[in-house]
Amino acid sequence: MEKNNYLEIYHKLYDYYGPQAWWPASSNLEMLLGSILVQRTNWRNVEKALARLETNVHDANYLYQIEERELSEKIRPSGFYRIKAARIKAFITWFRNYNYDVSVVQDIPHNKLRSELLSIKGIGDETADVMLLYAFEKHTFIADQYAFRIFNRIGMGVPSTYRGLQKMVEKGLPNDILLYQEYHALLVEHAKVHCKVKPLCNTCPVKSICAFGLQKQE
DNA sequence: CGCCAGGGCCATA
DNA sequence: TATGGCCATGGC
Repeated sequence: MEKNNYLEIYHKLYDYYGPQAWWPASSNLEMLLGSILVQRTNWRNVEKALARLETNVHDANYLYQIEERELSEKIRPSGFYRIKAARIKAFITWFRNYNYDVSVVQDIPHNKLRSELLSIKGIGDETADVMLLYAFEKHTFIADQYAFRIFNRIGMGVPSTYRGLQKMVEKGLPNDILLYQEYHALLVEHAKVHCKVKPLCNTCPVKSICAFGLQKQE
């Protein structure tokens, strides 16, 4: 297993699943909204919530003006809807400082921007990194629960904390933002298709690098 | 019916 | 640092 490294795993996943072309959204604002709505929630429910907002998913001023209570009703299908409405409000209030202009936010240095995002109530490590990676074009590895699950099953020495795993993986990757974007998307896809809580190792396409999968082969 | 889904906050030890 | 309760809808 020493031969395993995070770049090699990336290529294994890419070779099988192909380019994912994430994030699924038709505007930066829709992407940013989605990153909050998807917290601990199936993407299918997020789509329902986004659909109920109609074209207003692209309208930051609408989100700033709407009553939080009304917003919560619109995003109800995504679950945790009262909390998420508050989080969207908090984010929009912050975004307003930059005139809702993604290109302006992109000019903020990575570390400073990450700190600003984390200071918003309801935006933690993962949501901040998703925003950084898919809207603000910063190189960052998203060490979500899927990454922990997949790497653990592969049999790698996985750090116990989010930041620990993030730094570990980033050490092995080239400075290529498209690769970072694809990697997260590929891990999600792999988790959904084969590396679920109840694993489907008998049909797993990357079982050649997965110790858990090999063990489960009868 | 129970399990699961692309977290984060808060209180607690 | 790390664990537990809480937030909630919807598909299977």
